[in-house]
Amino acid sequence: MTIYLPALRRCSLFHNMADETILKLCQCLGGTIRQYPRGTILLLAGQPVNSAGIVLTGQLHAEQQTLGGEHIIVANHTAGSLFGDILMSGSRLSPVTLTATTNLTVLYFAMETILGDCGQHCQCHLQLRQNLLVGISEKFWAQQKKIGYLSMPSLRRKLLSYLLDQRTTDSDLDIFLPYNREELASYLGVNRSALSRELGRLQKEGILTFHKRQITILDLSRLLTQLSR
Amino acid sequence: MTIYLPALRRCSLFHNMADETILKLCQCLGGTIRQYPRGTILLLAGQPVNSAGIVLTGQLHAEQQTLGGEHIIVANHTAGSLFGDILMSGSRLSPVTLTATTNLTVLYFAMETILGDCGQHCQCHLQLRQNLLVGISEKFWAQQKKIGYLSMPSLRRKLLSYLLDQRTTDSDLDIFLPYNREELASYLGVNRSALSRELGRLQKEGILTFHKRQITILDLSRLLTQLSR
DNA sequence: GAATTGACGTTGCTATGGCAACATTTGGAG
DNA sequence: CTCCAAATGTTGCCATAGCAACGTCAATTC
Repeated sequence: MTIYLPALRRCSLFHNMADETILKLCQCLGGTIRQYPRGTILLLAGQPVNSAGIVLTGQLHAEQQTLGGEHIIVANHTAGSLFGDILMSGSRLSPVTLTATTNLTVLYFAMETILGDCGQHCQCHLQLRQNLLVGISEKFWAQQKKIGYLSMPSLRRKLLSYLLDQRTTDSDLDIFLPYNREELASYLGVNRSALSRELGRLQKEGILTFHKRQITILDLSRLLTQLSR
Repeated sequence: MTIYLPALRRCSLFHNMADETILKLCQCLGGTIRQYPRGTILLLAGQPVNSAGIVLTGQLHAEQQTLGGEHIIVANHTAGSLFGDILMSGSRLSPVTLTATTNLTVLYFAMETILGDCGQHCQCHLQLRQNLLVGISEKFWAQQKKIGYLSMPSLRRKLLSYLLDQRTTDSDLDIFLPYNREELASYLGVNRSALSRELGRLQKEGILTFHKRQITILDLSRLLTQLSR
């Protein structure tokens, strides 16, 4: 288990915990490790879920099938990601299919052991549950932000409000996008070429400059004006 | 406390629990009741949160201020609603402002008492935490659905995919909307009159009929075609 | 170095849908 | 019943943005 510490340290569940605590908890929770070759389906949409998993090595994604038959990727999990925590809907049937996009190692915990008493009254168990809740809350508010962008009435506003949120601080003017154009367009629910066009316009107007994924805001006050009117 | 049982029974936290269990838990968790006149701000965005609340009587809403300065309503809570459960983001600062839209009675629980051991190893405490998680998950997937609608490329598809989800069963063809036109348009992120126009077109094409909030699907297969192409 | 591929920018065409302004309906209030 | 206000339907105008098609650039392969 010690080999996987780097991944475990990154997991939201173990946020702010000492290495020994993490290892002790893994034991206490009775986690089981599984490995899957690339392409394996870990869980099919519509199946019940009773455990959460932490990605130790590799990558997986959660995708949902729309009524139209397309697949939308709800989440992408890399080393340290917790998944399955919010798959327990009321009926306990998963809305998404989980697929390994690379060879994959996963550590599973039964949800009940996280939520239940371990009988030892350990402080760390409380912390664990708080971390669980904080982690889920963050997923929720990340989604809420996305809804904010999607609800904007124009492409320009979608883009600008997204860019503002991507700054690391309020005074930061440089942004490095985590997506390429295609992915960004898809995230914002707009057409790729229309997105490129809008970026070009913003540059021509002197509001920002960009090169590939690197974007620099030139005129923050004018940018903000665009959003409020 | 017994007066409030009807509201408590409806709360996701106490789903599938007997009345005595609910009352016992309320005591065990050390809940405190507060009352507020209409218009009171219960929590200002940016403030830390350490407790969750259940609406006993009245109504409140959570609203978020956008960068542009507008307010968007994130949630609306009526009797039995649990709120504050997902306000614990990483920094523990609330992204939303909570305001009483009517006179209001609320039962608060410290989050720690829900997550921590009560020292009695009661089975109901485990159930409580599971209910908490299920409740939050449901909020997440409700949001996910909204994202699905907003991501659709046309007003028609936004509307139709929403309508399909509103059916109570897969074979049900009658829908009673929970929103008026204005609210529905806002929810779907489109213009009200454009929404009305699209509804009119769908009716003219014989795909559905409607009268106010009552909508009836006439040609389900053709409706589905519209979504897939 | 030629060729291939993938990411990104550019542009003309056109449908979609936002907007505004007005018409119609409905459900109370008096 | 009459009047009023709120909700909803209707329509013309036009900007926005989707779409397709193509051009450019850089990296990689052979």
